[in-house]
Amino acid sequence: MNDTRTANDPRTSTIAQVADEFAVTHRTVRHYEELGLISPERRGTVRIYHRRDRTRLNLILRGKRLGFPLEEIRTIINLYDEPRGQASQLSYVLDQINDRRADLERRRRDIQDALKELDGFERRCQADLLALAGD
Amino acid sequence: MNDTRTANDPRTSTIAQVADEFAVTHRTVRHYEELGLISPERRGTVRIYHRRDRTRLNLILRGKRLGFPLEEIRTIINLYDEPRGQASQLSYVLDQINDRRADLERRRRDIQDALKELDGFERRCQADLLALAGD
DNA sequence: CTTGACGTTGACGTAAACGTAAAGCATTCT
DNA sequence: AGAATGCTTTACGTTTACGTCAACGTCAAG
Repeated sequence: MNDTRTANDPRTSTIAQVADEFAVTHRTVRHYEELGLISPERRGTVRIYHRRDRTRLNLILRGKRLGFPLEEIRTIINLYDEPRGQASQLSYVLDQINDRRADLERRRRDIQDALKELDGFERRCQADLLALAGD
Repeated sequence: MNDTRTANDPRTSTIAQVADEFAVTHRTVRHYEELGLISPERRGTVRIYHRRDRTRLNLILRGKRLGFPLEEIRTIINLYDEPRGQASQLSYVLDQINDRRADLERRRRDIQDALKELDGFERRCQADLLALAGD
């Protein structure tokens, strides 16, 4: 048959499939693995990607869209997964969360500012356009 | 005297002064000039930075915080400065503005999502912390 | 006048994030 | 069986965004 998808479970897939699904190259996916951002199952020598890996890929790509370096992204997504049984670990994690939030909120302000400027600029341009048409 | 600031106008400054003011290195400032993002006045061989250059530096650094590549930042801030006398140029600029806005708004959504996840995660962590304290 | 303190131009180095072959297995189609 | 297809590793190349000398010019102070 023509279906290269892994037989057992439609939710598992090879590297080519996830790469295609997330619109990146397989080299990119492997690069993330080299950096420890994902660790797909190995069936023999072949990589098998599960829902968990997709979740992580989504986080990674969103982090990238937001301009975070991959190393930082790794610490963030690992934060979500690490065991945190002890109070010391939990308060460390809570500190990290606050750092992250502060970072994100600064970005949000930057974006608001940029959008505001863009709006003002657009209005001026449209005014100019109307002035030209009014001749 | 000890004041290295350019004598005539307190609003003009040398490369070391702007670098210090924006908390970057002079090499960074020069790099932006090499890429055509700023073009300070030349008094002889020496660079003199004006308010206009500071405005641009602010835009550049904000763009960087938002994760835009410098080349893209250049086209954006040049957009603000280019002459746009003709209707064709104006509608091109308006198109660009819409592209920029779409980009920024996708980032804003990404940030909202990330903040939401962060909130949920924080609540779970705090619940875990309370559970530990309750023993 | 020479010694700093800054300024300038090359020019090479580097870290991050992949791109791009090259070459070897392992199925799978014919 | 033999060829094609897809996955794997190894390894060097590339782009972006500067860092880091090196070597020189210049101007005010000692």
